[in-house]
Amino acid sequence: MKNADPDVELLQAIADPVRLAIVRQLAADANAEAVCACDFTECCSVSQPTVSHHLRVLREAGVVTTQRRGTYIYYRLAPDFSHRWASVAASLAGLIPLS
Amino acid sequence: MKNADPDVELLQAIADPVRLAIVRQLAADANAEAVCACDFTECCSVSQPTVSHHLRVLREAGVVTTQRRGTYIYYRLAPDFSHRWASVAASLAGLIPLS
DNA sequence: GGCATATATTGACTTCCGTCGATATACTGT
DNA sequence: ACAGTATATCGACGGAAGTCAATATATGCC
Repeated sequence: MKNADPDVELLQAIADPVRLAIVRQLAADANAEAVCACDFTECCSVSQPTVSHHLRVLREAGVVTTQRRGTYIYYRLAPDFSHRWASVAASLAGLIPLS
Repeated sequence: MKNADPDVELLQAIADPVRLAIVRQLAADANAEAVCACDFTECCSVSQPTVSHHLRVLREAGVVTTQRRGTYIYYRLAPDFSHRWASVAASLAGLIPLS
């Protein structure tokens, strides 16, 4: 069975301990400023290349977007992530978006 | 990073094309009768042992429950799956349960 | 230009995961 | 007891994915 389902790709992007921790941190600070990539290294106990790898997976899955500010690169949840996630989530249980 | 997070286990259980198709079929027929295991073999184009393997993963993750009726074994979504799923889903986006 | 820092990429290694064929187990009916 | 059907388990294989060390790229500052 091939993997052309975009919902599966979205789920696979989040179904990882490190990546879920990253997305959670971004969801928690959603209204605050974007999060610097260097902050994820300490949150999860993995090396810097590994964090970069997971951020790349999330970026290519359309979960996060990047913004460069000088040497630092800031990450935030993609604008349409909430909609996509709510759509997938609601299809498996009775859920409606909040506000 | 180890994998003790129950949310990650739940996401990993669903983040597969075959297993998501199974859960979707169960979610669609949630109010109807439970689904026989033999029906999943044709839904996804995989062999019978593969279907059995994925059903085992879903069962051990607490996503589905089984009920034997003679030779056939019927599957349905676990009673607390909706709650667990809604909890995980809402933690990443503003979602509230429907009804 | 040259140095320092932040992030990305490469390459290699290991482990995990999905898949199938073959076989085992469970249940029904005759 | 035996045959037939449904489901599960076993063993093996191939490919995908996570991790790190080393290195490369990019930006800012002196």
